[in-house]
Amino acid sequence: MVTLAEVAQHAGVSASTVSYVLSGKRSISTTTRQRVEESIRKLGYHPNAGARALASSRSNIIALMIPLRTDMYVPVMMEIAIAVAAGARTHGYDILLLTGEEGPDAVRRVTGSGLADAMILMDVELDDERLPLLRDTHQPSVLIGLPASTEGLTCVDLDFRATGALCVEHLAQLGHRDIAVIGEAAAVYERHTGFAERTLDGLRTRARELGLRLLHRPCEGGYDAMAATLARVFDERPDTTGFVVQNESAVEPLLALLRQQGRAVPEDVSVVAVCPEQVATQASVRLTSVALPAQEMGRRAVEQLVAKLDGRGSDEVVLLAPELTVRASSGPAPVRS
Amino acid sequence: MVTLAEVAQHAGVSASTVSYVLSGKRSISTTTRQRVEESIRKLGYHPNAGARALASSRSNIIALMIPLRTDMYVPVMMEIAIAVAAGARTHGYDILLLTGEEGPDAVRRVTGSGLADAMILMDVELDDERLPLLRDTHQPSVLIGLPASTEGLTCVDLDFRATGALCVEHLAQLGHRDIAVIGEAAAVYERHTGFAERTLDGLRTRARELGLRLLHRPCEGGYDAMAATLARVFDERPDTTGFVVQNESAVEPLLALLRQQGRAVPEDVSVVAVCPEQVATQASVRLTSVALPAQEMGRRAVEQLVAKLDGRGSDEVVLLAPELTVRASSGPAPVRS
DNA sequence: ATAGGCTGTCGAAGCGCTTCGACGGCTTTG
DNA sequence: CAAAGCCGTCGAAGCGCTTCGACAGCCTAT
Repeated sequence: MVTLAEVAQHAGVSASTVSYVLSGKRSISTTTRQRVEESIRKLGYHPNAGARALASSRSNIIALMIPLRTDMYVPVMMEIAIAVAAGARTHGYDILLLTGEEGPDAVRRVTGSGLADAMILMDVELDDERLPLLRDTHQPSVLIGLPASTEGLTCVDLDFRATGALCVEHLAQLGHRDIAVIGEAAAVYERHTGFAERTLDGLRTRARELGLRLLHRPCEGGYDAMAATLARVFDERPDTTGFVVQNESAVEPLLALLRQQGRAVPEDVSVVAVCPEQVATQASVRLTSVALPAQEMGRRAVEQLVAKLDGRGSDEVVLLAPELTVRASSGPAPVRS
Repeated sequence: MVTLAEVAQHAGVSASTVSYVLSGKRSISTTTRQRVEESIRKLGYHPNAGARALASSRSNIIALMIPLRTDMYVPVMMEIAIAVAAGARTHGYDILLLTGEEGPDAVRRVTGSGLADAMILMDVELDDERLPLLRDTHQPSVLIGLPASTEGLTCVDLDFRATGALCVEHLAQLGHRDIAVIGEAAAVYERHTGFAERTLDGLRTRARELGLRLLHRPCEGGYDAMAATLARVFDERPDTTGFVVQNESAVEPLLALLRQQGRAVPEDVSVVAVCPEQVATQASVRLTSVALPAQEMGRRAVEQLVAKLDGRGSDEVVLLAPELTVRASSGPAPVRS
């Protein structure tokens, strides 16, 4: 293992000079710098991460806590995680992957040990038990998702309330009066995951304002669950012509079932989904949808965090504006017979 | 930040004693141990990761390199990653998340800086450019996936060759003679990803042995691509009655298209998939499938790696035996008219 | 009774880096 | 032309931990 001292010797300078070449914290003459850089390259030197962390009390690592649960759409999580990792690298940080399993203890461990300089938390619940810890320890952190109180916290999320409103508006404009919402699995609501509740709130509020009738049903996803849910929906509201689907694993089953029942999309029934672009474009009917900007969220989270670590930036809630893309699954409401 | 020295003082012992209590590397009297543990708890002490890494030259971190690409089924990757993270924690390791983006440089960086003690590589290509580095640096590592040469490497993977064979056997037993294979996206083959080629090899070899006709077609997934592929298949081989699908995002489109064409599953056509259990059980037809044991693979990879780090264990290729579960999508071949 | 071997504890030496203060040599300024 | 400043470099201290050798006290075997 090559050390700083060896590089210094090879370049004929002192260790501190090499360190300053590396960090740029003091000016170094061009000739010296070049000589040092040359030596670094020749010897294949890589600074030891542990020593660096010890001396500088900064690890250049960001901890990312991902949910362990799989009752939510996993690809989105993955996409965020990858965006976070890639974004972090561009700022010189690495990502430490923590699963939700350890819960609040992970926060304590990471904070206490100086393993990471900061954290990003995904899948935040409205009243998340990790939040008090973050507030108390003043651990720099960013949440992806919105808890009940954002006091003293930095959050990044899609504006799900606006998303809900947008979906309703779109269907209302097309003349739909009875709308069914196929929600996430019941467990997601019980856990008080913010995004699910906020979407629902947006949907309901806007529906009320526009005088639409809205029926919300949680759904586990998969064919059997969707079939049962759909039956209940048409049972309760036979005039339903608009669907808003939030659970990605219910999208395809819904389309198949509607087809099977002889209800054409979008002639008889319109479907609007909240899902990643890929799902919307690869479904059996190209879906009118509000995209989940996973990459954008990951990127923004890192940016906020890095700003914080650099002393810039502040506690702030970043809500990304939803964008609805009209595709083939929504159209004018059928004329009532 | 509480330090070892403070704990030592609080407990009335020397720093080294505290250290030995923590590591268990020397025997400590029960009374002393308890006193120290008490102090640790009272002061809320967490060992500093950097200092520990520096002094011991072990970081207790395992680097996990995940693919950046999204042309493969992401949930499987995620599941493996989570299993790796959880498994690592039970052995006292944390996971550093690296994206494939950096390529071989990431290996150099991590090895050189002592950031991680070992690596796990996912999505290994047959002739992966990271492999020479791993071999040369003697970086303890485990691959998830199988490269062309496993010389001096430890690998964990599903036995895809056996998987292919198993699918063919199942269909053969049911009397199918003409089998179409819906493969991964063409890019996956071009990249020479081992699992895709090995599955295909298993399929072909066994088909030849059993005297079946096999037609292989890559497929991007999604409805349009699948429709095109399916048309070509029936065009070339009108008597096709058995399908093996390896691309998860082609499964549902295939089922929908078959239905649409009036071909009943499993009465007219049988479908066998290679996919996660969840996909198989949630599809519109419960799928006969060979499961991708993501969790098992993640767990085994960590176990192999930890064994290596502990000086036990050796270079070894662990191939998990495939298991075919018969569900509703496969049945006896229709009688030829 | 004594040599030898355990057991439990301590002190000190680093691990490889960052960073602070110091300092020699130059350039600028009144 | 002296005082004042800046630039580039160095030496040394120290970050918090692990680990090695030392050693005091005690137990066992001769």
